[in-house]
Amino acid sequence: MTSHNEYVDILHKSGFKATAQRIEILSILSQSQTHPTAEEVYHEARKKFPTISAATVYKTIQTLKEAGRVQQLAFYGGKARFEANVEPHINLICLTCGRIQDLFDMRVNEFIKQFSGGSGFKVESQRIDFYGTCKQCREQAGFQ
Amino acid sequence: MTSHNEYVDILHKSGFKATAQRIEILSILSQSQTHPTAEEVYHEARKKFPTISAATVYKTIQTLKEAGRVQQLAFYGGKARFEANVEPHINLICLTCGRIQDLFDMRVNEFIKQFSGGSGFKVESQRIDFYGTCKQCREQAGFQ
DNA sequence: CTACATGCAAAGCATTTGCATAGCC
DNA sequence: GGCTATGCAAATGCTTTGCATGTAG
Repeated sequence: MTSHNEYVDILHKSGFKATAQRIEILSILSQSQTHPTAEEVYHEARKKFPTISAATVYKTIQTLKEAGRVQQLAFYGGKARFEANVEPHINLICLTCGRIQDLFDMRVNEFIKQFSGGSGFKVESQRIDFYGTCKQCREQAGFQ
Repeated sequence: MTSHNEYVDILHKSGFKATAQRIEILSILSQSQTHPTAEEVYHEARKKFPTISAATVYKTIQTLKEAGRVQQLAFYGGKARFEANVEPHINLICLTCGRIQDLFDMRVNEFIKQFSGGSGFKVESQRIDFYGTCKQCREQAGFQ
């Protein structure tokens, strides 16, 4: 259950003040499935806080990143994208429609475990992106 | 064998003119193990072509990316990094010393194959980053 | 009450673009 | 020789920073 109080706890445990703006940004990132850009978070947050500034969004995301609560994904195109899902997963990036979907699968954990330590490299976090064509786009194109 | 003529061929086959600057940039990216930034490529290229501009480096890298000859990796920190290794592999990124090493392993290909098609998503290219601590840094820290 | 967060504006940088000149094919 | 590439400078756009004001703890 994701609730207001849970966001407050997360912020406090990470040593930050639980301001209304931070709670809103954390909430947006936690509930989003679309790996939003900072600009998208900013526009969403403005619905509740019309005076919030982009600087606050950037500073808050920076804070959440340092606390390990948000992952930053830099893609082609310059804009950084963010997600609050820090569990191992695959980002499926459709080159046709641009959508990014998370894929959770036990085999991802096993795959990572295989390489952790074996080569002398200790894995602490990871990022796996698959670029290709999603199901919907393939169906629309007649599986060409 | 990577040679001058091979770089010329690559450029011609991709439909581009084989200028001395492009050959140099392709050579730098092909021989580098360090996933250089555009700025690093620029400084390296200036050794041979003191008048080369950053714009030419960016335009050439863009060209090589479109031809599938160079992969762009956007990391934390804003600067994009580039590599000419387009075969499936894992980027081992050491959070202590900042070095990025390529890890080639058959299990990577098998891992990708598992997910291609199964979920309806057709994988065309991929990027796998492992963040952690490399062997050297762990040894220096006494395996803490 | 005090230290930290917000929000505004301005600055910082990586990257892109426009255009005249130069060079490959 | 024609068409594409180079290189300079200026522009663009994302992100960061400085600072005065506001607010959580």
